[in-house]
Amino acid sequence: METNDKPVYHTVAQAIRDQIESGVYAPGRRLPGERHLAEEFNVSRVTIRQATATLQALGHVAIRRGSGAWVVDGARRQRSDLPRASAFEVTEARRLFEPEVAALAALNIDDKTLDQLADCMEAMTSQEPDDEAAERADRDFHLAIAAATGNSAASHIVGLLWRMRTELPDVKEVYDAVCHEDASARGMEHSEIFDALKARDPGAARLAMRRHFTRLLESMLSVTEQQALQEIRRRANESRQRFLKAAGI
Amino acid sequence: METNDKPVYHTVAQAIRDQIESGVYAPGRRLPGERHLAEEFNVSRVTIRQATATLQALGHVAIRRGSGAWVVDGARRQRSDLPRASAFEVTEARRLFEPEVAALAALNIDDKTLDQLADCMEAMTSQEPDDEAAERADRDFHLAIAAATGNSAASHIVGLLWRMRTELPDVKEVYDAVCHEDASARGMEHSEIFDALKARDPGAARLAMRRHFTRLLESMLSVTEQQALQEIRRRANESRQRFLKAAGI
DNA sequence: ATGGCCTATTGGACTGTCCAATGTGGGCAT
DNA sequence: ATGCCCACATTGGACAGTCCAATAGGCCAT
Repeated sequence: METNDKPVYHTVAQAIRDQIESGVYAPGRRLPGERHLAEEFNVSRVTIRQATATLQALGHVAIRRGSGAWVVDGARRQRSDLPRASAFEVTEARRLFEPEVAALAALNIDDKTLDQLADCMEAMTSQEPDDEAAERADRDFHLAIAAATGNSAASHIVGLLWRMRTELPDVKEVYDAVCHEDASARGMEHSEIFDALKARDPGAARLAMRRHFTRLLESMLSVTEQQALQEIRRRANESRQRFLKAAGI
Repeated sequence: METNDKPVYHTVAQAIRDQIESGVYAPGRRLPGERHLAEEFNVSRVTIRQATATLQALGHVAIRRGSGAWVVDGARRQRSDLPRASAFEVTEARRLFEPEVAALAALNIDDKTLDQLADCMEAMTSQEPDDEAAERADRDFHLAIAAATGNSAASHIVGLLWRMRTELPDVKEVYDAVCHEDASARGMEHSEIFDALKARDPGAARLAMRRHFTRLLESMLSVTEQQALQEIRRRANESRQRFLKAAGI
């Protein structure tokens, strides 16, 4: 029980921020006046002003005097550190990087990390119904391998790629569509990666990880093609061409 | 002349921020109390609080109640999206990723990009005195290759790795120390990479890029060992062990 | 030297008041 | 009916004065 030593204005700011991100105050809409908020939170108006000032500094709202505090359009305010990228691009980038990460990890991994990986695999295979838990386990699996390299730069990038996977709406949509259909294949591939790491075999780890993403790209292109609109389909064909071209390298 | 009637607290915040970045208030040091600042800027204490609150939100200062507002250490305050990483880690991560990027680029590169690469190589070899221009040309060389993949996620990550190289103080220091001594070797390696890309040979591009970073890592470890303090030397030895172990994979 | 207490200093929060920018609605001229 | 303009309610910005709580450094007893 860590009692909140945080200033009240910080707590209020976080509360309002949560309400914004949970959709209580829609983007482009105005949030209640300072006097109203002060009454609602049972704090003084000055405290509300402190809170909204920080929210403005963080880019969540735009304050216009005489008018109010307006929730900044989330679409307009694209995440600063995430690029615009398609699901194909993100997955291809992972296919380039993570096999090499796995190869390096195979040389440095310890038994404790191997146990963590085993736990992740169990969490992903046993409970099929809970998609969210499975996704977290998938993330932990890849991040643990990255951490096993002992290279914080590489680890950071693998984390960044995962964030692209989950935080870019378009990307997440495609991943979710794919992931329902290939749980078993994914489990088997993770198992192969695990075995290679356990054997401390860098080449095998690289290959297993590469196969994992190669298959993911294939089913991703397939799913995309099945259910996409014409424009999406056109782009998928482009991607397929590039992929087939690159498959042999 | 658009005289922005920006709020006073915004003006004050910007003024303090400028003073911090111009060194008036050194990093790690404490800036005057709210009451003192209020008198100095001829504004009320509440306004100062608004200003410092936004500065805190932006990460410039850390406010501790009862203690004061402390200018956050510039080194400690790494850009939010840049991890703490050593020069070795950054270079190793580049050695993992950029060869694969080069291989993919070899399949998609066009003649216009090849011309850009040629320009970069010329800019790096001809003018030895201007380190800054050479560094920019080096950056453009690697970023152009990444862009040639047509993959914005991969391109973004190569850019991120370069930012680690230049914006993390510890990393930049090591790179600068190394770069003076190996301009010729670097030029030759870039030339090999260029030839492989021009030939559209993915395997050769991967190898050439890998050799580039392998040699960089070697001379980096060497330089580090030559001039480092004991603690630095210890870490370099650790790194060397890991590198030699990984050299064969 | 050391440990605990005292106290000056600092940020956090409240109350109450006034000012300036904004936007809206009603009235007036057309 | 239409269009313009102004009065006014609403909103954020800023102020002064007061009190509270956390901090940190110095002082004193041990």
